[in-house]
Amino acid sequence: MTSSPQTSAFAHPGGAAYAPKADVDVMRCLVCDIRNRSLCNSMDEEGLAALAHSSRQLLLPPGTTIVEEGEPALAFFNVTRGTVKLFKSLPDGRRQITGFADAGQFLGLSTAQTYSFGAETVDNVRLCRFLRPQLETLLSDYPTFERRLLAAVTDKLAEAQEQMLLLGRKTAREKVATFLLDRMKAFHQTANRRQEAENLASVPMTRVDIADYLGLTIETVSRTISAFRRSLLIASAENHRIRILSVATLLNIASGQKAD
Amino acid sequence: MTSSPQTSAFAHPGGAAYAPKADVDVMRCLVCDIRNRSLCNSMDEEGLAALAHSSRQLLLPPGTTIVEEGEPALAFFNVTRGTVKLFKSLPDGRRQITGFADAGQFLGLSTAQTYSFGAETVDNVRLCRFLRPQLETLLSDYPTFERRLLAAVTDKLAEAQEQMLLLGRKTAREKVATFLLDRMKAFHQTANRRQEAENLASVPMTRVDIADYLGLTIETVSRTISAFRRSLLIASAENHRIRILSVATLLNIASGQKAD
DNA sequence: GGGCAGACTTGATCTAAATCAAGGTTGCGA
DNA sequence: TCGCAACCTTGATTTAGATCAAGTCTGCCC
Repeated sequence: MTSSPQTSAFAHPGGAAYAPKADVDVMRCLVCDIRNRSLCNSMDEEGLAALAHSSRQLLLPPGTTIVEEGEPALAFFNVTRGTVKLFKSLPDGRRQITGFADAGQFLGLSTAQTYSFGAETVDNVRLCRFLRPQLETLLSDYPTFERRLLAAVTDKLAEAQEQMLLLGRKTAREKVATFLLDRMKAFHQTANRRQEAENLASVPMTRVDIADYLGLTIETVSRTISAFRRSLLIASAENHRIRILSVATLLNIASGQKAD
Repeated sequence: MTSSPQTSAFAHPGGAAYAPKADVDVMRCLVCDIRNRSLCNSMDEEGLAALAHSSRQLLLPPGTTIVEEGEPALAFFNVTRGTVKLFKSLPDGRRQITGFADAGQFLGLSTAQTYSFGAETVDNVRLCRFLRPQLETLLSDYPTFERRLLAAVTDKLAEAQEQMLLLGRKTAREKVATFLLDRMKAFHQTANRRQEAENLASVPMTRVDIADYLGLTIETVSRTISAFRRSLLIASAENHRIRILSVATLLNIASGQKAD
């Protein structure tokens, strides 16, 4: 159910995971390759310098804890590469993954003193960390940034509602079809060259993670994916990817149509 | 599954549901009895006048459609009395209620052109309606209001994550226990006299609504509530209320402890 | 105050997905 | 290149909750 032998994002404040030189760092946001797919696209040049100044860049290996359920909510993060999983747990270990944050997505927003969720890297992740006071200064100094964040949180809420529909009312088959299409969309938005992403879904997470995301067991996820493969709706591809052979059929299944 | 023979919140723009006199309306927000439990507590006197000017008050009977899935997102609402249900549906009619908005809660925020969810009154509801351009003006003119809205949406997102944990990983028993405790908390926050709300949960919605909220069937909800009643964990009370006889036990059940 | 519609409860049976139980695959480190 | 650990797949069986099927309760309109 869990697997983090790694360090936390806070473990070594001066450690090697951090970008080493502050002066190089002033340019970081200006030259960031995924800037325009993130919150940061609300910033002008001056704002980008302020962003770079307010944040530190972290490079984290798979299985690293970024945020721990119940710990003080000290920071806000922007994912710039890789995939992060967000989750909540019950005392006996049952876990629900509430979302995956791919490059361009933020995480760690909280109005409470402590985080109500955990976050852990799925693969190799690069992210920008903003400490809370610094984030608050940014919000006050750059109204367009605050407005953009409001829009981003509103979008996350709509996504969460969609996921509630999935968890509460969809069948295993419908859940897995929805997941694969969502991962295709995520890869499409994240991939540098659009061409190569065509009909490919990026699935860097394990079956355990997928099951905990969809409210299923790993066996049911595995069986359902196998069934889709047998029906030639999908095929395996390299690098933890899945090729969607029939988007239309999968869309029908995902939206609850009988069709298959 | 559905039940709205009533008018929509947009049906009669000049109709009787609206507060009749504009000059009385200038004071509306200033004298609002639940102001301090809502977004509006971020406003000074001048701001409250602007709020009153930017919004219209609506009084709606049970079963009225406030927002329709897929319709243009023209307005934002603040509930000031009663309970509203928010939901998403699948083409075949399966429905997931994503939340109940009680007095003091907002609804209708959307970055898309259309609403991705529906909203309908559960009982007699009073709400303030802000058209989109007016809301945007308010956000720009009153930074504290915008900051407060950001905090409110962030809280809604945390709530949604909690509900995903419930939908994906809790048993029927745990779901119903969680629901009853949440309704007790909601009533406690909404009730005028705190005393009378002690250990009472307000449950104005039908079994169908509860089932669609918890990802269960009405039969399972009914059986589970009956079982709690038989175990003397709860008892019926007047006015669609339920008295919680053992908060501690229900808390244990809700959080996944074996205890009962 | 009788009847009826909508909401709720309870019981019997069924089934989708969970659980239990073996293997099979893959990739990495010695 | 061998061995092992983590991950994944497939099959058999069980079960929590769904579905099917009657009732019962409540309040409201005539």
